[in-house]
Amino acid sequence: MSNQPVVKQDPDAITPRAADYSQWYLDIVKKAQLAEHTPVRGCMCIRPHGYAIWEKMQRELDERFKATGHQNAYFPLFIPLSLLTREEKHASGFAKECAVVTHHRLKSINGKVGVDPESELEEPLVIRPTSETIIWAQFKNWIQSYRDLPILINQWANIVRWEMRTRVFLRTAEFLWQEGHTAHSTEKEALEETWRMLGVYAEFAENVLAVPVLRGRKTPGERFAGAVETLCIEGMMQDGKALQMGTSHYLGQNFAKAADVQFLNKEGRLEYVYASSWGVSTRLVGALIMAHSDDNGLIVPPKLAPIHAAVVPIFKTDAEKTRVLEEAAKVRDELKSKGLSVKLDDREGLTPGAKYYEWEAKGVPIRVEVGPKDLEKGSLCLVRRFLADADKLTDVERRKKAKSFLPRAEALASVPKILDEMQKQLLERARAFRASRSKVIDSIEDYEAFFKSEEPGFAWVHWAGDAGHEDQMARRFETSIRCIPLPEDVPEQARGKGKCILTGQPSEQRVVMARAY
RNA sequence: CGGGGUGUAGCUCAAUUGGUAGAGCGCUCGGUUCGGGACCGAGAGGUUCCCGGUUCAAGCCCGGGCACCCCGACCA
Repeated sequence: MSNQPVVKQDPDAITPRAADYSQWYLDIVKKAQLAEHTPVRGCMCIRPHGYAIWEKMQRELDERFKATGHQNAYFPLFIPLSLLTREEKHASGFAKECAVVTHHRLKSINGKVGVDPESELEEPLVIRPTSETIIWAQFKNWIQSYRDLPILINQWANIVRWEMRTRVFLRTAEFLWQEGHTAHSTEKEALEETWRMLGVYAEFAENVLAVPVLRGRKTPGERFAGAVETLCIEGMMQDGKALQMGTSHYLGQNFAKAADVQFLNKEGRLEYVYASSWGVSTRLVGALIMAHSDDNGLIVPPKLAPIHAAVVPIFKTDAEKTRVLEEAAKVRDELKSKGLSVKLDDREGLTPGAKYYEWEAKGVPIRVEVGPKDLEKGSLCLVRRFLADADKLTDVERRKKAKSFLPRAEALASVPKILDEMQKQLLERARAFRASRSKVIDSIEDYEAFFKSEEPGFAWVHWAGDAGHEDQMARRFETSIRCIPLPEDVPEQARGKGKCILTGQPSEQRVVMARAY
């Protein structure tokens, strides 16, 4: 965009500087052809490459949901206003960000087509900002006895939240997500479900996205509107900011009461149903971009890569072209037979170099170069998109090191191994980065210094404050409590009791504070 | 909603005091190229965001509207 700040591109920069991070992020989105702006306010168009990554995430998540007994279903986009407002806290929580449909017809007036004022709906329809209310209205029909429970439903859908400020993938007005909604006969079971799904998200984030996350609970002020307890996974991006990557809510009986959903328990008494809901969204694509990309573009963990390997043919003469393309097609087919997704880039009119840049920007994990020299020697050139020690290398060094000429058979056999390795290395690098940007802090002075420094991150601090104190911290430092982490996720040096960093009151455990998206 | 900024070719931007709307990139065609973003030549591409006003004459000045961007407020 013409009015965005111009960022000086340092050709030797490997990791982005915090100040330029926002621009860097947008550059990647553009270069990798993931998404673009639309004429619709705050909405994005997800381009095929970006969508393919989302589809991969969907597949991985769906497998996990099925394995934990969930079924997919679909509910309406429109929620009658009266239905949304039945749960008061829920309604007031979402009140400021609802898109509302009030008319159902257009009309030509003086040659211009506009809204027909006579078509006003009796009751406005809210475009779902989330589906608890409409789903529980439906659950009422499904539930009479404890034998009908549990109900474990997931929905893949789009939702709309009219945020005042939007950001591609991270906070768009309309976004795609998955929302799980479950109904249980006991509090214990609903709570177990809430924690189980948080675990599913955490496992997915680490093993598939290669982004390590902290599991924990939100403070009351950060809770989902209408929830009794909100659990979350928080990841760290390359600028040290936190990103909430998924939430799982224990809803108690709030929505069952609002929708009047009761069941007859084993003792023959009527009881309100206990509920959970949980979701992750296309924000995870944003997480992927911010966690792994470098200045050359996106890096996609192999498990999410729509294309595992791009085969680039190189030739001068027509004779070479024929032979090289023939070999390149064989290479493609042989890699495909290993269950990999492979793209043979036989586009005309582009030099190989131009193709290298493009596949690198799109984050394709492996590039296979096939040229006359390879035909002669019976070799192939493999190039890795990601090297474990890339952060320490210059661009030129990285390029050289990423390339390896191998005997043909060996090269083909090594591709799956390289993919596995890369998946692990990405997670390891992200873990190491998070560790290097996490600090145990015990004084406000140190806290301030940490967040004023060039390398801020997660501050592990003792906390005994209330919502007002959280507010103070937010105003003074632009930080918030990201979560109260699970004991298992607390590093050794951050364990034990202490005194609240702000109030000095006794504190049972440390929380994680950070700047956040 | 408050403060600031910007709307000109697909993209990034020029256009002197108000005086014939331009460049680079991209795109199309032809040729030479091809192991890290090729080169030469030719070509296509415009309601200067919209509406109104001032003027002999408006991309430029004035009024109104709309959109987008940045900062803040807001954000399970």
